[in-house]
Amino acid sequence: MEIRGHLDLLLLSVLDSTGPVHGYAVITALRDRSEGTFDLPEGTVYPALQRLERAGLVASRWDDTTPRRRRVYELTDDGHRARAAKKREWGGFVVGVQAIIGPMAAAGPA
Amino acid sequence: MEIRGHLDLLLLSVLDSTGPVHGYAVITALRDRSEGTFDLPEGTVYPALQRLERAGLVASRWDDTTPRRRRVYELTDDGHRARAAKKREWGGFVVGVQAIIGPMAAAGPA
DNA sequence: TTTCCATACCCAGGGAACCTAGGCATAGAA
DNA sequence: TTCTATGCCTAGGTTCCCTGGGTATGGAAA
Repeated sequence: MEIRGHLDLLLLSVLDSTGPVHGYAVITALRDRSEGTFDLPEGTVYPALQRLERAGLVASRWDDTTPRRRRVYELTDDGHRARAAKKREWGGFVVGVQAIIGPMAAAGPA
Repeated sequence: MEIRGHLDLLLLSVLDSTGPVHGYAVITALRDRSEGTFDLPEGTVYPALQRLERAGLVASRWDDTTPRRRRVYELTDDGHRARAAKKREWGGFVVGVQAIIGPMAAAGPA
């Protein structure tokens, strides 16, 4: 499933709802919550998290308390604000697309 | 407003609902129907229409009956099928995103 | 004990998409 | 006559996301 342009919102949303979490868990959360719709390769998610960190929306640190060494990410204050802003933007985007493509077909009767 | 990955669906939808139409009119239709949300530069739309034509989803011809020479686009049979498929895909995409980001805030009371 | 899978991190490079920033030309209004 | 809206186009850059690797450990299975 294509993500183009909305990956940041998804990542920020996961980090917002889970709190501090490592990258691999973000991938599984995305897959589980979307029931398989968003099964993203690591080569997508790790660089994206780094990009968000460079942008100051996310902060990371190593967690050495677990058996396996992990890098743990969490939202910064800017990240929280960016998530909220991108969510509103998403709402407008959906409205715009629906206006162009027309309503989705209703689910058929049982 | 970002379009990433969903431009084809928008273009195919406009062509589907208008029938044969020239590129500039596609741009204005997109802007008007979305109430300004999708105000796309020509440098986005013209190359995209060409790409759709190369993909066989759209056919074009010159229309010399109007005072100004125009290139008119319309959907092929494959284009109609692609539009329907992409619309279904869009539905799944929205469901997936909503599952991750949570419900949108309700509009406030009047 | 060895083998395999899931976990967990990373990077280089490629391809595609979209936009910027132009160029060219005509019709009609001011 | 000059300006704006219409109408077409392209080259090139940027950014994004993915492919296809590499490295390593923990735990289960054989």
